[in-house]
Amino acid sequence: MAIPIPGTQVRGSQTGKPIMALLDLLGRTWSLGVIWQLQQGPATFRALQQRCEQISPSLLNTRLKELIALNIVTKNDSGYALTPQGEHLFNIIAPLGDWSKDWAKQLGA
Amino acid sequence: MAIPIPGTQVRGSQTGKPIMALLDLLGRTWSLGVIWQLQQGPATFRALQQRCEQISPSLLNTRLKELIALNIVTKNDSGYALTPQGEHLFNIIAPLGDWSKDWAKQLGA
DNA sequence: TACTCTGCTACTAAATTAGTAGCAATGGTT
DNA sequence: AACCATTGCTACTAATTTAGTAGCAGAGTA
Repeated sequence: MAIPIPGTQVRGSQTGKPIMALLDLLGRTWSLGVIWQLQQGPATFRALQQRCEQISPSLLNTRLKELIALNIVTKNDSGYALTPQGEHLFNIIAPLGDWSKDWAKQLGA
Repeated sequence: MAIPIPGTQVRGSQTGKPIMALLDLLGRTWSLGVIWQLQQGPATFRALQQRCEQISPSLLNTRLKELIALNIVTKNDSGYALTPQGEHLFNIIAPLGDWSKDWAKQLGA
């Protein structure tokens, strides 16, 4: 699947509205999961694979390439890590952690 | 695909940690998009289809059922709408709108 | 009755993801 | 140097998910 670059055609928007490009990206399996796990700190490829139970290496690699191309993740000596932009993105979604706990309670789980 | 109910096995967590169930849900195509579009106000099935360019009715129906089962969306006389929980969820992700604009700028798009 | 609109189901084709095997490269050990 | 372990990833197939399209049942109107 093409990388959802803002300004190009993405799911939900012919013109590539930034929010639609972002939702397209985040709506792909494991995109959010990778960001979530990387927030715990940089990780090597295999370490990241373990943090994300069940992700296949080919898909992990695909997602990492997308996230790197879009400047959300970067690769350095200690492995993969969030960029400052990526960290900012994480900060926005961080409250989902608490929200999900309330949600689980309300669902009686 | 099974509905990612917190407490049951979901992608990324055998035990169904709430956050993993949520990320599984939101990581499905059009989940975030439907929530985003519904925030503009309640909509009938066909109206929602139009807000979400390109979504197929079968998938829209599948997503709606999931979101309803998980108490994020509700169905009433005026069609589909976010529940209070769903609105709270939207409030958390609302800043993604601005974030995506900065992001697009930095990417030079 | 006929016409329109809505909500949705059904079906097939295309695309994505899972699952697994394994290879090239790096670094330590002996 | 030969051997072994680890890492980063590619390749391939099978399973699952999504797109795309057709169309039907029911409600409202005229």
